[in-house]
Amino acid sequence: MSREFRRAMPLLPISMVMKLTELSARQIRYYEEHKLIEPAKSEGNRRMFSLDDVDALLEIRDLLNQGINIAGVKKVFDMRKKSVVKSTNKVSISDAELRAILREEIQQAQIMEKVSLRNGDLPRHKDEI
DNA sequence: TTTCTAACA
DNA sequence: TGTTAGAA
Repeated sequence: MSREFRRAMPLLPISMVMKLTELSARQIRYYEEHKLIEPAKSEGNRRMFSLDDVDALLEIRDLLNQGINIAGVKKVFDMRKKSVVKSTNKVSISDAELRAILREEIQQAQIMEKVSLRNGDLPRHKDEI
């Protein structure tokens, strides 16, 4: 049985995922509603999460903590997909695609910039830097 | 007991 | 997002 197969195998109940990710059940279900994850369902309509789901949730949590919204997280995830495709098809990816990816990266960078300017958790005085 | 959905704060 | 009611 392959390694990725095991990582994709639905094994954990939501209570475990809550502890592992420190996210509330409400949040976990909410992210599912927004298609950020798609846990399997088992007996009694109960959600069963795979290690891949946990990884995704951890990343979602971190991105959210950085001030990025659900839409932003989606873009990051979709972007990653394109990157995978890009590295898979060694030879090419159209200029249009490349520019689309670049544009999204820039957009994300702008979001990050707004966040760092807004958050007070960054050095406020030059001499503190 | 644990989790689910839906809805309200 | 948190919380809660009512059902599985």
